[in-house]
Amino acid sequence: MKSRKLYNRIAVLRKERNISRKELAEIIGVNFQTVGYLEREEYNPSLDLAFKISEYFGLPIELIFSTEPLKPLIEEIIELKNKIGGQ
Amino acid sequence: MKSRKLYNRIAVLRKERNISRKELAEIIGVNFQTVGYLEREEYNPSLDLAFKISEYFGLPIELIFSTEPLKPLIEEIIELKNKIGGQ
DNA sequence: ATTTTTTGTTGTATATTTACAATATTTTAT
DNA sequence: ATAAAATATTGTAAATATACAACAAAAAAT
Repeated sequence: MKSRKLYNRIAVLRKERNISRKELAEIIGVNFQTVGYLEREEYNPSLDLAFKISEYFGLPIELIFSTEPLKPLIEEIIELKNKIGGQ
Repeated sequence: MKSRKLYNRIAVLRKERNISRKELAEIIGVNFQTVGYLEREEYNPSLDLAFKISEYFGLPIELIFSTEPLKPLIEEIIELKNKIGGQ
């Protein structure tokens, strides 16, 4: 099965926590270059690795990974604010 | 990275929809034997395949796949009923 | 009861993910 | 400005996921 390219927010989430790829890599138990590949979306993680990343960030997989290109978080926030504010 | 064994509810969910492995396989675009391997938990799906399965069932990945052995759905229901009923 | 469909099993081949190393480039700290 | 740390790039090797085939066993349908 030709795998679709998946998108992710690993780089941004990692930046927000102020940790390096090396540190994240150690936590989730992979080589630090593997984190690089994932952030550059050069390949998709295994489901197990996706779970580890999801566990570390404390976020559901769907919020980190997506089959659709991901909008910047700031835009998501604005959209949500508009939705709520409009009540 | 040695991948952890993951657990899933594909077989039960598929039974509930009354479709065969062959049919599910066609829908998600894999060989029907691959569905067999997944149901028997002989290997983990790729993240992309997990997304496809999640899309077909209309359920989040976390409800289908887990790093912990999964309880039968019926038990989950009982636990939820107890939680709510106890209010 | 027998045919058909579904599922399980085993084996081999290919594709994708991950590890690892070496070096270049960029960013950050001093 | 220079040193140190972080990231990018490239290539090779290993592990895991997927495809596919052939056949056995079990379940469902007739």
